[in-house]
Amino acid sequence: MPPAKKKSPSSPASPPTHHQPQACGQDFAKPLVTVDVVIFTVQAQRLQVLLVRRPTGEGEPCPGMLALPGGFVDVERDATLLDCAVRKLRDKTGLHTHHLEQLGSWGSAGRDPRGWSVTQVYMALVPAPDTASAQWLDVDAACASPLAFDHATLLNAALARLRSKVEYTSLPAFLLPEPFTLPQLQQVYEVVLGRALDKSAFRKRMLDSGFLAEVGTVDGTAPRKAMGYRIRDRSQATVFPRTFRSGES
Amino acid sequence: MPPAKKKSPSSPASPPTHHQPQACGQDFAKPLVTVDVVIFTVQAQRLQVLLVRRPTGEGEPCPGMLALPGGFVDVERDATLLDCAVRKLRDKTGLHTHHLEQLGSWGSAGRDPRGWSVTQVYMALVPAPDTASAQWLDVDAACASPLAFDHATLLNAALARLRSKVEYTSLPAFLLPEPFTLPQLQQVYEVVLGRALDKSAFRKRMLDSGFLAEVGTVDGTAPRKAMGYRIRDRSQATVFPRTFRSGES
DNA sequence: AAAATAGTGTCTTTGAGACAGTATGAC
DNA sequence: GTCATACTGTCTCAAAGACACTATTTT
Repeated sequence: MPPAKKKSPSSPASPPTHHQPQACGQDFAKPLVTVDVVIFTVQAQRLQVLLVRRPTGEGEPCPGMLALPGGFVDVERDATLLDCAVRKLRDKTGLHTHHLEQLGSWGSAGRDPRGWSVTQVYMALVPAPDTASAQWLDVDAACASPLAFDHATLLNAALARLRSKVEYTSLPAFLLPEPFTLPQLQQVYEVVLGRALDKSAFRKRMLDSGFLAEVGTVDGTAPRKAMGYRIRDRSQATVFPRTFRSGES
Repeated sequence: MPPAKKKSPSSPASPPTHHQPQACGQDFAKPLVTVDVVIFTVQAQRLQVLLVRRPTGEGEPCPGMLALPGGFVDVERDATLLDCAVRKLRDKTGLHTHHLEQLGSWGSAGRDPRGWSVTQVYMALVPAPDTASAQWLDVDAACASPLAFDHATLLNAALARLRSKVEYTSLPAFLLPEPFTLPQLQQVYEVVLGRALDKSAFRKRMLDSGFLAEVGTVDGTAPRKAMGYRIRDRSQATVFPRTFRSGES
């Protein structure tokens, strides 16, 4: 390593040799580690995101502002990052995990006034809750509001990821309670994408890819009965061979 | 720490009110935060990855084992996680960043014997270095070797991401020094994918997508001269409308 | 029967795969 | 010239888009 610059912690480096098991276990400063979850649902034909209000106690950063649900990793309780995300999701929604994927991490010296911090961001898709809670905001409204920390950046990243994946995966199915009909599923796709899709092409794609299982004619969001479907394998989304609107030309 | 369970540090929570600016700035234990970089190149028709040997000092975890280059985030030097990854890349290869993307983060109580740790993994693609360094290993060899910590998992994740993206993006172009010819580019695709591609379809895809700029006939890995190309926009990879071998059937 | 939506069929277009064929330059 | 490789063309195929059509259920 270069002479001038000191031997700062390199490679998963050793704490300086005179290691003393102290509070933090390392001699140099550690960043704060948090997990934030971007929880999406579709309700009333709108893509919505769950936000919470920051506490207003003294010393609290961004008091009273809207923020993504999340918080510090608890090294006592959380065995893994994913466990931590599942816990946050459960605490905030009471829902079980329909789809939870890691988005990425954001870390810098300035994003939290309390110090160098890094947050691991997860994206969750859940069906619309029965009780319309005031915590859900239309994504447009959420993006237009001032959010705590760099949560606007995180939300935008999640939105970009969701919209991108909706073009070529079965992800939106996780936004619906089962069983659902193909017209309902198409509507969810259209809400997320913000544009209309061709019915025939949509049905062909969904049925040919075989990720749906028939579950008997059900329901009626319409004058006519329709076939109900459930997701054959909830553990992962299906990837389609092409994106929608391949050549926008 | 909280009594029985609840109300542990919630949302980017406040440190308990009696906050005293101490070594760690928080009253509860913080995880270790590291950055690891999976650096790929193609050399001698092989996909290779850069690995380093863990130091053998006393108290060092996994002494002498092969590991991904990386290390602790230095809150004094690194303004952001990306800066930290760029620094690791520069220190290990001396190369500038041809392509550097975040893969994800892995965090758990057990992955590092020194305590709860979370690593942010980046994937870098660089052209083959002039001097064949001993640090480069064929990925097959690397996957077959025992690696430090959970680095085998991280390497496999990076490989999966790379192979997946190669199916539908221009990523492999970042593995070549400019200018390169289409046959050379095709060879890189084939090395990463591990299968042959049709020449005609390959050329159509590359040229139609328009991410290459002609730079004059050059070179000769072959008896005949070929057109040289450079990447028009190095800031991002181009996404193709379909994957290779769409229906493997 | 009318209305409204579920679901199907048929034609076109895009872009990939297969594969044969032509062009160019070293020897 | 021959040889090896760069490059092009033509046919087929898979899946998406456009859009008209039939089917089913409530009123």
